[in-house]
Amino acid sequence: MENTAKKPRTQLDRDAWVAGATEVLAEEGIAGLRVEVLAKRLKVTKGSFYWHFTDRRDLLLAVLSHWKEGRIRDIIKQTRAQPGRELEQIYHVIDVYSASRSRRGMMIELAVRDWARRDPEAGAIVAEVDDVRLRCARDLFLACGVPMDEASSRCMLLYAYVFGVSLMIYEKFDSDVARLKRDIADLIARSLSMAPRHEAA
Amino acid sequence: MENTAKKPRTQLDRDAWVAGATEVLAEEGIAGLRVEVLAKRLKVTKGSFYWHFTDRRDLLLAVLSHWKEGRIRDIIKQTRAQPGRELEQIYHVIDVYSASRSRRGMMIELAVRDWARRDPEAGAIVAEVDDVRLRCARDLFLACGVPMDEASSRCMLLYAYVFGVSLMIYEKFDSDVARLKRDIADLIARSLSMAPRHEAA
DNA sequence: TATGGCGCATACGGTAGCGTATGGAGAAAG
DNA sequence: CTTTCTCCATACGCTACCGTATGCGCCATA
Repeated sequence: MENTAKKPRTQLDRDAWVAGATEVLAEEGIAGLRVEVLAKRLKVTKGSFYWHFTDRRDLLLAVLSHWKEGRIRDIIKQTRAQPGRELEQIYHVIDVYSASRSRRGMMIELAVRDWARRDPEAGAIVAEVDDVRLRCARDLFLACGVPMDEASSRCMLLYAYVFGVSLMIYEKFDSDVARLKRDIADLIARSLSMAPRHEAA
Repeated sequence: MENTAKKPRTQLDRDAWVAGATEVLAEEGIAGLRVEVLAKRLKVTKGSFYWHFTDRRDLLLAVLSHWKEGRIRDIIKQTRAQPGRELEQIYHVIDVYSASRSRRGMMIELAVRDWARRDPEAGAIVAEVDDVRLRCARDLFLACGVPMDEASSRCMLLYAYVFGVSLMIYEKFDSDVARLKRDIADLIARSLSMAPRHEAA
């Protein structure tokens, strides 16, 4: 009952199912996340699934909840800056949330948001995550000396950009994608209200 | 055989199916676009469908093709500016592609892009559309006197923003969304390389 | 060694959807 | 009026799932 971990049996628990489900979600999207498919992937049958979960929705909500916790932990970690280094941290956030940096994470992110467009419960979770993210990022801008309104618009632009760019297919457009992304990061992060300028990397 | 239109019979043709399919795509996404569901919506049976289309994929590609044509026509129209009014046109593009302005259009856009993430054929279409859009928008910036590299990054930021913001749920974040969006549009459109400043609306 | 429960396998009924085969009404052509 | 072609309805087999019922091996404990 109270054996917290340290029992590496070959058996599956709820978390193992959630982890596998998140994997499938990243690859196939919410529509491809099927109980029997997931069971096959985990080398068991549905019998196991319906032992740990009441139904498919029970799993989906567990995935959603797990995603939310992880995202909130992550954003708090990524936006914690040493005093005086907040601008660097803003660039770090842009870089770390870039699709190329964590393709898997972005696939999950997009799958969840696609899901949230039609499911109110998923929408509520996404709303919470967005709110935390926006506030954390805004605090970074505020710490840089950016006024409140501008900090709000810039952090909004930041997140909209990182999500939006991962939806686009722009290989043909510009040959020097690295320079492009650097310049865009400057457009988002660099404010006239800031004291100095950011050092080119 | 060669009766081109002008026959308003009560019968369905390929275009009617494509139109209905686009409707379902907007509401339910690509996964919810099912032959029998669509047939029921159009008050016919599958028999009709398989007369006009070889299979489901045939319909999907027709939807995709139709979407592409419409999007390219639209972007060319939306980015055509009177000489000297290019900056206004940039603001117009940001506004017109905003989710709140055309919710339906954005739903289709997001559904297509979600589809394109796992289907190479859809990906190729999206790539074409993105390329045209980016070039058209870049031309507007160039006409404003913005240098090439900056024009590239700004138009990229523009589209990433409009798509990305439609994925976010930010009601709780800021009370004055209108101001927020105006400020963001300024961040995207207003360049230091430009001659004058944009008049506040 | 008997026993009970946990974790999973197996088997089943039911629905939704794809694609095919075939029939049939209705207009068009002769 | 008959024939033919167009467009759709009906009926069928098939697969992929969902959720339930039930059996069964394995481990712990008395």
